[in-house]
Amino acid sequence: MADTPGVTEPTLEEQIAAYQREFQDLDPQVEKIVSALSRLNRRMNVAYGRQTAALGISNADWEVLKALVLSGAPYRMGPSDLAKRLGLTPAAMTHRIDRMVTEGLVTRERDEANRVRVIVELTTDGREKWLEAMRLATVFEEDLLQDLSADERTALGEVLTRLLRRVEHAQPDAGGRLTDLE
Amino acid sequence: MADTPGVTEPTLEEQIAAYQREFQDLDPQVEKIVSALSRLNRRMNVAYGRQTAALGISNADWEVLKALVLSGAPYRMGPSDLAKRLGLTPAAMTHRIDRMVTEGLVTRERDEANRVRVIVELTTDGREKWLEAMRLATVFEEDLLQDLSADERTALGEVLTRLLRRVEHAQPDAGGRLTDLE
DNA sequence: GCTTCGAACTTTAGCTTTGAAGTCTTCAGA
DNA sequence: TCTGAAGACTTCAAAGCTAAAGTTCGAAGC
Repeated sequence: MADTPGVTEPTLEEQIAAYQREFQDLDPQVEKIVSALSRLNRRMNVAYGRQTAALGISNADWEVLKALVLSGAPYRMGPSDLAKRLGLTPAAMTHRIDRMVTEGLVTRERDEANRVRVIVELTTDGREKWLEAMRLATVFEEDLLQDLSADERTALGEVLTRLLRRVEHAQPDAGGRLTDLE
Repeated sequence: MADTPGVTEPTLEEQIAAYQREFQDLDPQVEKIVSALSRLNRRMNVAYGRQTAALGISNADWEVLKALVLSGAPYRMGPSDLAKRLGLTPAAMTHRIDRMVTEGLVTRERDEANRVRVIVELTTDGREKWLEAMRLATVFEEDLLQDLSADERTALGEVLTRLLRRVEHAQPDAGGRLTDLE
């Protein structure tokens, strides 16, 4: 339904024209970058969602698998660490883990060394699902970037990380303006 | 909580190193672009959310206001058109409109010409909230891009729209590979 | 004119997430 | 040892979403 064929989304150009009509003080160059970033990200997430769904797991499951795998062997984390890593509340993490345990993607057990803690561990099946998802994702990503030369890819990566650093190392003040922290 | 100070998110470089450790067939250059895109978008959404919250409206409200304003005067749309435009189900739209009517951002009335239809119309207050949000957003966006020269901005906009066109005009096949439609 | 179909919206049930309250475990101090 | 406090997780209630069923209105066919 989010991708029903008949949906009439304006093109990027039409949207920017509408912005300029309704809001005079707009830099179309800036708006083009921001809108394209946002749309691109949305489309990519739809694509990832389709791929993980084909593997029988949800996008939510995929996020958890990713965090566990990237934590490195033996692929164990506590629920609160996972929650912080994914930007969820501990309560949501509890429910997600419930689901994933019944799906056989992870196991949950008490830490006998400190019985307040819980250990969530990736199962072999969970790890294989992640690898499978990664294979699909890399094919998609390579296709997405296929029209870009090696130089263009380098430049794009450099510019994006520069922007990222600017957002990560700065905090907007009350007016929304970014101010450097260091 | 999603932006608690003590959260230990790995840097982009650390994350890519972890990917390579766990998944050999990975092009770090591609991963860098994709990960940076995703992170950048997430950070920007957090920033927009903070700004709209400061105006007393939710991010969901903002999306609806945006769709109505961009539709042009007299700023009217039907619930199903709004739902399609935002990628929601009609049911979700019904509830959102309920909320926004009580907040005074829009009005809802039956179309007397065709009583099956409903007309959602932006109020003056709703339009002003959107303008205020746009002012904050443009300040943030200009600050975000301040380190980029005019040439760099042009190049970035061009590359992003090229990628966007590739995702929008192509559909992944069963294996996730993008194939051109025309 | 009556009936049936379809379109547009609303309602209902179920799921996921959040915020707040509750439970259990550990640790430090009396 | 006992008590209090803090930490880690779970439970509960409420909000927002989806899918599916229900309602209402309009239009086409008999």
